[in-house]
Amino acid sequence: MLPATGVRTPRNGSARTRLLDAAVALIRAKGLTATTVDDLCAAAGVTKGAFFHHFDTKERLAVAAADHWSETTGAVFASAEYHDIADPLDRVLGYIDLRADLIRGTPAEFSCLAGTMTQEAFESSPAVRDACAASIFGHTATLEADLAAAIAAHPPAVKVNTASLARHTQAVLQGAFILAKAADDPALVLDSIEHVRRYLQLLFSPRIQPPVPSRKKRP
Amino acid sequence: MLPATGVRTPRNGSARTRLLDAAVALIRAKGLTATTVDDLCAAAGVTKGAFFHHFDTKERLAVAAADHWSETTGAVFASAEYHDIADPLDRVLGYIDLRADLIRGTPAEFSCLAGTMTQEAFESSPAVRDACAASIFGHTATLEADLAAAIAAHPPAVKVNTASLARHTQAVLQGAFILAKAADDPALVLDSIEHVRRYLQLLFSPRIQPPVPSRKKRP
DNA sequence: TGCAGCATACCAACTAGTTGGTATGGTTTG
DNA sequence: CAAACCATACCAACTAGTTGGTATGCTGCA
Repeated sequence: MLPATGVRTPRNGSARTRLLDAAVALIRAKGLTATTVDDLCAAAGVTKGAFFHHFDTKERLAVAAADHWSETTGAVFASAEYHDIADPLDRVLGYIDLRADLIRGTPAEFSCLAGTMTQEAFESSPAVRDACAASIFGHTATLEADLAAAIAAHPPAVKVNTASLARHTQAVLQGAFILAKAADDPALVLDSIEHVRRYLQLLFSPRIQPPVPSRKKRP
Repeated sequence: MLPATGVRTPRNGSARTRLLDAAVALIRAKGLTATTVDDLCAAAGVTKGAFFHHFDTKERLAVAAADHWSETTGAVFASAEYHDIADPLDRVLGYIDLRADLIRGTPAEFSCLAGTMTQEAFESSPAVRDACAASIFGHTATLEADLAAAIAAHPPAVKVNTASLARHTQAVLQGAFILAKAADDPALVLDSIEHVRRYLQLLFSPRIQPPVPSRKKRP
């Protein structure tokens, strides 16, 4: 926990924050187990003493990194423009298009920390797994309101569960990240995003709408 | 390849095969880096001497495990009954239903070795990543013939790429595995399988779409 | 006799975590 | 007010245990 008073570190950018940022970058690239405490300290420019001052164990850092990830990514989506779109289905599609826009650089740069850590932690570390689950399902929850409104505004022919549909969009992204990593080709993510976008369109209406103009096909 | 003659089997199968089976089980549960050579030897009931007799390095074992995984899972799908279905779209849906049938037990038991290893290997070990890619995309290739035939037999309203669609089905599965691991709930995989099944139906059978209440506009 | 198929014993490097200590700035007390 | 006290933030060096990998020897065949 950070101190409640205005007391901050003498250095610019606290060691804690730098360690968390380093953790996000390294774990996304190498995985949790392969990322050593020494790696993290070197990347953050701190010593092991500082590391264990802020985090009792490496596992605690991983949990904190997942929470850090939830906060930083949550802020990105919370302030995104797609929320301003009038039609709820268009808002959902706007979210999908935003996800496509965010696919830039290498897989280590656009993939999901929580998804990556889940694979390694789900049997070995319940605390890390729960933090990853909170990150993933906390994000799906932010989609449910728009999806429910879309269902109300454009009733699908088949009954669909809002939460299940929200989770499916995340499953598609997580899986697409894996395929992109395997093929070393970010374009595979865009392919799957296009498929899930089409699914939503087919589900909610028989007409096929083109993507919003601002979206670029290839980076 | 296994030796053709003179195989002495102290227990079930040779040391090499037992190591590969142990690798599949342990890596799916804990990940590649967290699975130590000692872990593998203990699970397979062999010593380190046997391990390094069969595999020069741990990385070589990982590659061999990915190949082993491709062979064993490939055999399951190659001999599956859905190939006998007459209509190509029904064959594809039969494959989807088979994937749902295979979701039994814990995530470590039904998830994909290649998908799990890809996350850890894509930046640290090109050899392992390539073996994982061969496993994943080798499997998608087995779907393409049926998908192409389905496209021919039931032309979709929109143009879809066969390979891209095949990859998307795998992305959905890989991502659903992650969500199932995070929530510790195999049912989430079935949810996403249902969504991708519905996507295929909507994509290939736009005509059987029930009438939509208002603003019906067909392209 | 040779050799594949193992086992035992071992090691150098690395791992997470510990120890004792320093610098700094706020709070309490004489 | 200032000296004593104390909590936070950080550092360098260390350690106990683990890691992937090696060196060497045994054993049952062909």
